[in-house]
Amino acid sequence: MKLTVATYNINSIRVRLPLLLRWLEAVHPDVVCLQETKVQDNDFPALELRKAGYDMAFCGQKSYNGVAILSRHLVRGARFGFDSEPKDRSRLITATVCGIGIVNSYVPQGRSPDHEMYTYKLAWLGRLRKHLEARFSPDEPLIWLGDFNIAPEPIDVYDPKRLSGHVCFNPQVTEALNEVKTWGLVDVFRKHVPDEGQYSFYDYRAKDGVERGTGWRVDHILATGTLAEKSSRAWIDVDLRTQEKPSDHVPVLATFEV
DNA sequence: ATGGTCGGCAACCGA
Repeated sequence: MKLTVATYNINSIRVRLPLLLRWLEAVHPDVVCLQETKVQDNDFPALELRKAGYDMAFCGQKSYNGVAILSRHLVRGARFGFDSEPKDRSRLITATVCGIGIVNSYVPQGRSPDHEMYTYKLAWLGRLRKHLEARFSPDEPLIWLGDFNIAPEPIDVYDPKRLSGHVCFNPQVTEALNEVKTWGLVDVFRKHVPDEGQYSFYDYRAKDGVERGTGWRVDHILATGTLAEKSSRAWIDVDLRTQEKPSDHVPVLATFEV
């Protein structure tokens, strides 16, 4: 069976529900992990998404953050956040779909290198590794995906010299990501697409960002080794940038033959 | 180095 999995920072599911529904209809992804839904659970558009054929798990809060897993197959055993405090329930969902572990995360951005949120970001990644260690084995099929707020390599940003030291692009944050990856995860997108200039995010504040190519690859799909071996394709759906009212992010997708 | 644009939500905060 072919399974298409996507991660998409939707930046308000309220504003972009019509766009999301059109995209689901057109692309038919099996599993979609959303970040920055920016709605409390009472306001999550569960009925509309169920009508579109998706089971789901979601956890939001007022104004900020908010994550969701949509799936054409049942979402089983969804858990929100870490076990330890602060749980960050609206940044992390752990569930199972078709016997595959799904970990959807909206990693803290970090604000600035001297801000406490940056320390929090680095610690958050350490906690995520513990989270994986406690629940899964690298021998099992697992996908970790989401908005990581990390561009791991120079080819993942438009100007590595200028951006070096940014909270989303520096050796420390790359190392923190590698500490999670060495548990047993492979970057499924990079496995299939070695090219530079493959970006999932353009800052709204950068004028004509898409035309000027001022992008970042901060949204990721990683998988444990045996599952990564079964991945057949990965891509960034740049078409969503040309739609009306696009998010500052676009979806990253991968297909698995499971 | 700074500022730029969005979304949420009603003044600025976060990205």
